[in-house]
Amino acid sequence: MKREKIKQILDKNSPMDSVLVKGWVRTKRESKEFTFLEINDGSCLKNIQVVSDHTLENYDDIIKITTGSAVSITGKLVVSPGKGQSLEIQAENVDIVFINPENYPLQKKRHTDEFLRTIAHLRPRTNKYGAVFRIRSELSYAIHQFFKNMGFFYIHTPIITGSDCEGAGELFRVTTLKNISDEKTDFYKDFFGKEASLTVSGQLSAEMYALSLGDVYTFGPTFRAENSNTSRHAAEFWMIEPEMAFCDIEENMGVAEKFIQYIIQYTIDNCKPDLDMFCKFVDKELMTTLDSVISRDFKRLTYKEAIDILIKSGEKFDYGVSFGNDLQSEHERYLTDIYYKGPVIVYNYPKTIKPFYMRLNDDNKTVAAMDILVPRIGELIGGSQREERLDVLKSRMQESGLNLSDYWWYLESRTYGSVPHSGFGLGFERLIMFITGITNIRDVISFPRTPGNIDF
RNA sequence: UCCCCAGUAGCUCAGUCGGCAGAGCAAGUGGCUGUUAACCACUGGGUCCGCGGUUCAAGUCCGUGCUGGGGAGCCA
Repeated sequence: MKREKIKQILDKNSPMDSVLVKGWVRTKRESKEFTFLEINDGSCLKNIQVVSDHTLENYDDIIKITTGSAVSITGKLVVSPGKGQSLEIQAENVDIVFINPENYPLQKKRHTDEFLRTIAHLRPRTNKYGAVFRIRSELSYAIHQFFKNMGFFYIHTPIITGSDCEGAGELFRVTTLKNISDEKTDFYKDFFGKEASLTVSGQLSAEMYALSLGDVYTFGPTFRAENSNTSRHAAEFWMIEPEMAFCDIEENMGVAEKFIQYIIQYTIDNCKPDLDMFCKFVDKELMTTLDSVISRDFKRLTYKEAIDILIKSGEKFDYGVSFGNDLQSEHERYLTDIYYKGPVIVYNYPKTIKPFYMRLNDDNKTVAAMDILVPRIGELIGGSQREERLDVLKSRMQESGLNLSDYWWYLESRTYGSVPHSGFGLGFERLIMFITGITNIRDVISFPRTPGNIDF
């Protein structure tokens, strides 16, 4: 007999003469005459109830089944006479695949996220984490679908890179050398013949492909060796980076906005049961927040306008507000959570606080940068129109103290066939946090890597 | 890296003024019931995070380290 996934059985919602289900026991309720098992196979949030009568030949073994044990069940799928479920399986055969010992850490009760983080290898067996990682998978698919529909091409950019300092943070060094001193290492002896590290962004590579295939995107792991200890930062995370030729900052903001709205709509349409769980148990305001994102245009304002709003707000901020300083977390939160109560796009930042590749505006003071800020999370997207003018780019790099010869290939893209182009980076985990209401990035990635934490 | 808070049974936590180590849940045993985080009774279960100090006496006070959480910075 062919095994059925519980999701398929519940989706069909009609009795069957015989079914085969395999999964893990979430809970058991026993009596003298029969025993109820709730089976979960990971295919969906819901369990299926299995009723085993005491007449089954191995009933003595069935009553010894523990939480988390694995079973293979055949029986009739019937309309349930009890309340709480429409269908249940009347077991004809309960094959015990694995009996869990009684010290199984996951109990039939709520555990804290902090405790579950210490057993990251077992936490996907819980309702909440099962739901997170099913949604994470669906979102990945939705992202490819969005770009495919828009005519983008999916580019795989290198994980190991020799481009130092892309302006995005500290790098993890990649080496095969046994002994490395901090300063004067002979990198010419190393595997690549020069210093190498894990990528902090695929952007520079993606730009090269945008300038040939038109519209492209990357979706892959990214590494930052920052000693960040916050609920929003991980040393290894996944980033989505679209890059578009013949595209200015306005169109860039438009794509980013459409992207976020598409993904949220997709989640609502395709992940309802899992999403409902987050609305009910994680964030009661979640649906309201998500609705506010898909039902109206994102508020767009320049950095200057944002500063003016903050100054006029009369709020007492810990950090002063003035043109030329970057927006602090408390400022972003004021704009998204209090002033606009929704996503905000801030653009045209002072050039002094943004990296070299962002296009210099005519005022010579600001660059065509844009950040999308969302409630609770803060910065979800950072992007810009790229500097396509060779001379301006060179002088910006010099101002930043970069060695131009290291970027010879990047500069050649502005020597040959250079056109206006734009792109942005979106933190996948932050997107999942935003959509699920989960407040710690460590809980939306399978095995989180943070400073001092590389277990699992 | 900086600031704040916490660490007591498998889990969540209480522990008063420094004076015998506690509860709920989980687990084990028995009972009961078409049960729904089932229910009822009984039983077992402790390096009070580590190290050092003060004291007749430290889970409790002091110092220090480690781990976790919240916030900040860096950013996505």
